[in-house]
Amino acid sequence: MSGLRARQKADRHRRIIEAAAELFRDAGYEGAKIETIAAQAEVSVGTIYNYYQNKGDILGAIVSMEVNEVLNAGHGVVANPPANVGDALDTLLGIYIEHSLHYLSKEMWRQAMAISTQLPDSPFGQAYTALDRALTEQIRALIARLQGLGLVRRDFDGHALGELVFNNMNMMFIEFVKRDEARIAELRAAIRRQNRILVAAIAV
Amino acid sequence: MSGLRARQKADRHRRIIEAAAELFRDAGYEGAKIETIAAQAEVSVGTIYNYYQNKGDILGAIVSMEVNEVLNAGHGVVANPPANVGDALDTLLGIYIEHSLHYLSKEMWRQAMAISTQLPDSPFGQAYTALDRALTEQIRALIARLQGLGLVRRDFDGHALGELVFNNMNMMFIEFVKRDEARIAELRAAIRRQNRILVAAIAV
DNA sequence: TTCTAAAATTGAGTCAATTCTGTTTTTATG
DNA sequence: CATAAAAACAGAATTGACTCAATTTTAGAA
Repeated sequence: MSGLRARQKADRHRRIIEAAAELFRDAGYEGAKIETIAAQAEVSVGTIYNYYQNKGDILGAIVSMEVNEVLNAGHGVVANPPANVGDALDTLLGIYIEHSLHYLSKEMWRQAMAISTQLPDSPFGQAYTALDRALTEQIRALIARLQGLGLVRRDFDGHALGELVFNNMNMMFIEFVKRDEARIAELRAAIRRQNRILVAAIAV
Repeated sequence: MSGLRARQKADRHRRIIEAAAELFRDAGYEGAKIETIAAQAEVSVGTIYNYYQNKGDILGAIVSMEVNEVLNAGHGVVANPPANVGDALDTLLGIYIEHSLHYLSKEMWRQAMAISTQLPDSPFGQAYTALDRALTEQIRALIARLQGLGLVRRDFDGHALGELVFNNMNMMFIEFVKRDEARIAELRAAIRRQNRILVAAIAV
């Protein structure tokens, strides 16, 4: 049950994603027609819909790869954070932000975010929510680590704090991708400035 | 230049919005066909597109009304805030949240938010961003007022703080509208819990 | 090898948003 | 009152995502 058929399946998945990624970049998400993706991937339109429920799910697969790489990179910081609360947060969030435009253009992010709110119960909508949660958990893990190292007061609600930090960063990131002319350096500076307030409250 | 034509224009605008609001509620945003809205408003499809650039802009007009009411209600709190930082924030954000589902269903909010990220430069996209900014400004105004009353330390960055509070609330609200079963009371409680961290830092 | 059921593929067809073009209504002017 | 220009309207045509019934391919049994 897992010879030729499975191989072909994996191969078609790959071809569809590669074709879509290229076309999304070149023509934009809206500009990339399913028909064109199908032609470039050498499958039919129907087959694409056999693999993905809708156009958004194709983009979703690309976004997932990106965010999973980011989560992976974040692990390192949590394991071995800078010995200063402000720097530790800045380093972790910096990884998220700097990595974000590696595979995805701002337009692709806008579409991905839009779809995840529009169709929260679609496969991609759920996956996107799970990714957000994973990022939040990683920030919480960092805070817990800092508490363990005695850098953050232990009497603070780490759960709520992690959510607060993530929510703020995420909202800032949304505004960032909405404006094509917005720069990464400014985004990071603004977030640092906001986090300074929190750091003042929670640092030992 | 402003007799019959202007009157008819205003009347058609009103009819389109009324028809759309009713249909969005009854059939959902996706379920409401432009053709049906046109029929109910007694105009043609072409006319609707003469008044609004796309379906999203019709929803946008409804969202704007809602948020403007909320901003208005918020004025009162800023002018005369509870004499306690936590309560003051909770009261203002509470108004935003409690009011939010008055005219708009969660599905309509999801669509509105999605469109505003998807098409940030469309009329609605820009209007939505402006509304977000207005809410942020109102929160900042409240913080400034509390600083004036000596309830919040004056050495805190009120600008960044207002943004932080808004961003967090907004993100929580987005998650709230994404889950149909989420309850307003829980949303408010979660936000209070997060703001408690900030209040601890900034209250005199 | 041959056969059959299950799985997968195909592409023409459907549906709804948006665009386009010709027609009608309104306004302003002589 | 005409009337020409401008503005607004109507609805048929276009477009592109998604569906579905018919066909093809694969896996495994005989």
